Amino acid sequence: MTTPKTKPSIDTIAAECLAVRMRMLNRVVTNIYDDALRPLGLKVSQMNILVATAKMGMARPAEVCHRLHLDASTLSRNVERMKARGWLEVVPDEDGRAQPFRLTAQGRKLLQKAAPAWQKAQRKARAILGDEIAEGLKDAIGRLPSEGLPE
Amino acid sequence: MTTPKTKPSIDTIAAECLAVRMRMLNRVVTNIYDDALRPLGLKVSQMNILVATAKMGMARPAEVCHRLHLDASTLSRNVERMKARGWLEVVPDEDGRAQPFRLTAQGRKLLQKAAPAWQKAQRKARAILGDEIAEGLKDAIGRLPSEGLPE
DNA sequence: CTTAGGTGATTGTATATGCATATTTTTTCA
DNA sequence: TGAAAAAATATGCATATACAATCACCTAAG
Repeated sequence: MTTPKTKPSIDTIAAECLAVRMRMLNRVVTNIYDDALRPLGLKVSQMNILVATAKMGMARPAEVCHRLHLDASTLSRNVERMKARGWLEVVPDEDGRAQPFRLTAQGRKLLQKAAPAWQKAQRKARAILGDEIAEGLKDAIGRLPSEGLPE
Repeated sequence: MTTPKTKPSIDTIAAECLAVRMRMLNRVVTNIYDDALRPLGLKVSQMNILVATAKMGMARPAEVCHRLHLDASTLSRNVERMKARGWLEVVPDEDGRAQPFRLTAQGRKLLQKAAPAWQKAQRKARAILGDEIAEGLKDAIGRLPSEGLPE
């Protein structure tokens, strides 16, 4: 029923496209968090990396990318900006290729200061998404194919 | 229960942040569609605009922005690229400020050619998101606050 | 009519994102 | 050991996104 033999019409695409829905809600939700975090000079994309880093202690870029389903080049640039702001610092590693990083004291302080703003945004987002979707998204993330496997 | 008086801990943020979930799934889903559409030289962001334009016939930028919850400056730049590729064309309007646009014949043909690739991506996305979330996202979009209202 | 606002869209600037490619370092294996 | 393959990051390039400021045009107040 969702996979008819006939080529989908433009009307069908308009009515059912999941990318339209995801991307639209992503814009709305991202803007809610960005608005709340703006007084702190922080964007939600950056906060996400700070949180992941805090959880990991010592973060290897490749592992962060894997966890967040983020391209390595994207993370590289984001970390670059966050190092420049003094929120992250690289720590030396035996493997000369690695560039593991961790929170600075300043980065950790920023994250703690951002918690109330995050909570306000989280409430607004939950009001829009509802509890069911909020949980459903978590389940969907659990179903995500592991990185690096073909097709 | 979702709004305790105490400041949320980093662990709480990491475990519950809806922006993390939305943004992660948005990256995954966007990549699925972009991969499917790549042979056509089309990105899903652009296809979304083509579809909306096709549905509207004559599209006024402000109305497209309203429907897609997209910033006017974002749309302006996207339309610019799509005009350059010959997929959209501006039509004259009495009001000298307006810049309404519509599909070109080429744009419509591209959209039709893209339908099978869209369908493949749509199946993959639905396999990850599941039917419940797919419908839930539509409901959430229905709950979105109308543009321009404060708070 | 003339100007003060308002409306619709674009431009300047910054970040986020991903693909393709390059760079550096480590591993493997012949 | 010495070169090829693999791994971890970084760079070049293009697009997407949004806020702030601007530009162009219309409209209403006088």
